Amino acid sequence: MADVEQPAKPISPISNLLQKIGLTRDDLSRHSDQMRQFLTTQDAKTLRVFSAESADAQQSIASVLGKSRSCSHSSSNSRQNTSTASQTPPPSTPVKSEPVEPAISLRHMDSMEMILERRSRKIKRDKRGKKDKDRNAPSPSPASTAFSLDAFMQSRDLRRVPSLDQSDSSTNIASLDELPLPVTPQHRKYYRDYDTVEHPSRLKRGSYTPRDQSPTPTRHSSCSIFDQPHTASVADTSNANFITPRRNAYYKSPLPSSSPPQSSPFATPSKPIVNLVSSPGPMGPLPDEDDYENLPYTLPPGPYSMKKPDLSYAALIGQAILSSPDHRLTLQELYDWITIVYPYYNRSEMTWMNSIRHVLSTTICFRKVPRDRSVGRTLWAIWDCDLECFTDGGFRKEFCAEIKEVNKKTAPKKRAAEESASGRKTKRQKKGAAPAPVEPPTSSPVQETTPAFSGSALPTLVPYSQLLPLFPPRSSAHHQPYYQNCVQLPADVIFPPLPPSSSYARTSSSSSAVKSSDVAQTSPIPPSSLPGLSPSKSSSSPQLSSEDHLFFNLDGGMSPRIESTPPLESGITLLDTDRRNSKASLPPPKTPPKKSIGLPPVPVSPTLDRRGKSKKAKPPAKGCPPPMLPTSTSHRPMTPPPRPSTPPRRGGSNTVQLSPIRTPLSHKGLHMSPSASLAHYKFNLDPPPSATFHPDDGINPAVFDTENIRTPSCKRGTHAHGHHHKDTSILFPPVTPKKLVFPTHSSSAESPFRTPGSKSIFDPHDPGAILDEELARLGAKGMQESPIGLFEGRRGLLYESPNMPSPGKWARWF
DNA sequence: GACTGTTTAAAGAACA
DNA sequence: TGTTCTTTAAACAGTC
Repeated sequence: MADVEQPAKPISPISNLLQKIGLTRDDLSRHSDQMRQFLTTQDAKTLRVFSAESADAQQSIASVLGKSRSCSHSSSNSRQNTSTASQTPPPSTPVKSEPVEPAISLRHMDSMEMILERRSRKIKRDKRGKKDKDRNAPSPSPASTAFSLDAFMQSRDLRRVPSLDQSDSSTNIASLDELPLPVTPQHRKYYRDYDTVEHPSRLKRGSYTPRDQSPTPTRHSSCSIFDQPHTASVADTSNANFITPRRNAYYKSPLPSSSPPQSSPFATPSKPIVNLVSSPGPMGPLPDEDDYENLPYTLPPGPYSMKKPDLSYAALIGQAILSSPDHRLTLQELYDWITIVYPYYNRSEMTWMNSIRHVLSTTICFRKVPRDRSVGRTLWAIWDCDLECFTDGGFRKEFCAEIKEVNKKTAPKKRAAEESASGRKTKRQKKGAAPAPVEPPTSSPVQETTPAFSGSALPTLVPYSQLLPLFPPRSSAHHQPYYQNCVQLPADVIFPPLPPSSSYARTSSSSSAVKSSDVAQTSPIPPSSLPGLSPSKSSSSPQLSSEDHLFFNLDGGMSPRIESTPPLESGITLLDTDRRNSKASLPPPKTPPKKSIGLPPVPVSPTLDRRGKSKKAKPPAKGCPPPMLPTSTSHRPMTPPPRPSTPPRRGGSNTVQLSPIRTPLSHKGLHMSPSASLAHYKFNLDPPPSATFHPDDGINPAVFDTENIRTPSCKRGTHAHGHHHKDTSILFPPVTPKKLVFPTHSSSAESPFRTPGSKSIFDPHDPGAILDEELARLGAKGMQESPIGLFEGRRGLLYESPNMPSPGKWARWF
């Protein structure tokens, strides 16, 4: 009979669950109500101690209600649920239409009992934690420890943990309870290594930014209740610190569990285990303010929302990188920054990291700055010329210098399209959100309210937290929440797009100016960047925006710590000029002036040396002037000189810059989409790279090739000269550059690779190189004909092959 | 073995 | 509906 009925009714998953659970709908509603109440009451408390408890509770609730909610499905979903859970008390209708998974049944969590138990456990845990804290140091700052990345992360995780745990909750939780302390010896793996390895300058991660957090988060936490969960969590973090269930997870387990864990807590028990192991540990010495400075990047103030940022990975990366004075960070640092600022991203998850890597390698704007291995991994940089791409804290490919050029060359038409496109993008993001964006004021620098970040800011960051309060967290289905955030503060508003001409020009000019001058040195502020931007934006955006959001200065610095933010008020005008001027002074406001001050352009930082120096080489990028690399930045001891600054673009419009650094694909493709080739074509329709290759461009194919070729490139890059070379090469007329190139390269002496005699290096390219040379010769003779023709031919090849036809060919050439 | 970096492929969302 | 872009997965190679 029952069977019959079931069929009749579509048996909703919920029903199933209920049946399994032995509950009726009524019960469910009742429970949900209770839960709600519970939560409600809790919220109040929660704010204080929201930490894990609330999270768990929420989750549990969520689990109960949503039960299956398909946690297993998408990690993101689960997360969101969790995060949102608090906010979104299950509607009276428990119903989750969602497909309940049978498996879920596992979760007997539903009963309030479970919840209560958890709660009690947590309470216990908290107590323990408190004790610990007491022991350590309650004070926030001291908490620094807490703040150490680890701690920070942990705390964050904790929040999340529950989600994971939930499933297994029982086990996990238990473990958690016990967690407390145990430390895992290894936890750090990751960080550690690189901590140690990396620059000394950068202190260890352990120390990580306690400050940041402390200041920001903590403060905010109190301040901003908004996000409660999130923020709270952050704040709590301090509290929670003690536990680091995840630590291990992050560091270690990431791989395996990564995705699953989140998504399905249940599913991967392994994770939980990890948690058990976890050890809070960390923490090395607490970082003091000094440490802050040491950090390679600045963190935006403010509570960080757990919500998924509305930003694309490229945008996130851009923010992170720009938050560093040098505008360059290592992958690890990127991860750190992202995980801190956008807690949504967990270290334990591999997916987003993979995506980050993917974006880095595929996106032109992200330039690779190779370093000595000994020194550390490569740095990922954003050159000044590409700052526009990150203006609003978002990411717009169109503004990528290379792309621009290409577009210009290719088709003015397209340009329009692009522009429109840009519009599109924005819309896209906003789309959901708010329409309103404001516009950009392009022109005038208005005031900048935004000041918030005064100075240096990056692109807008984290608006969320604050926003949240305003907006109900409810995220729509899955990720959308961020939209809201964004919406509210349209990036545009915050960072008004620079007027193409003006801003960009400014930037460049400024940058150049700056660069040369000292800007770079100045601390954080990277010269270039967006100073212009911010100002403008600010102008456009009323203070309001500023208030709410944190801004990043393109310069790279994040807004100055907390302080700055609020204070900035309108006063802050970020005019470029101002900034610059101020640069010296401005930034400082921030807190301790970092080393930036280091003005000495060449602060030789060992690190630098390490980095590139040795090899350095980097590359000069083609077009953009090396970004400013800032040179010295405080934290990172960058050595300006070494910076591989990119050779200034050839004249400007030149062709696409190829950054030696870039991956071949990216360069060629310019766009990096996986289907790069396709994408290129899409964009360009025509032959993508062609432009690059054209002699007209002045780019030497040879150079080009070399650049493409990674290895060689490095070397080249190494020498600053190399850059020059490029330039020169670039300058070179269409004629067969190659020859020129080689010589220019310099110096044989300098670049081993290049030495004519040795050309060995070329070998890789040999075939091509040889041909090139010959061609060059020919070209010399009748360059017009042959060279071009040849090039053409190449082009053809290139075009053909880029991806599609024969990669092989392509490869050959490069 | 872990992490990094590159590349490819595919799915989904947004936009014209 | 087609295009474009973003995101996610995965494989592979290189380095430590």
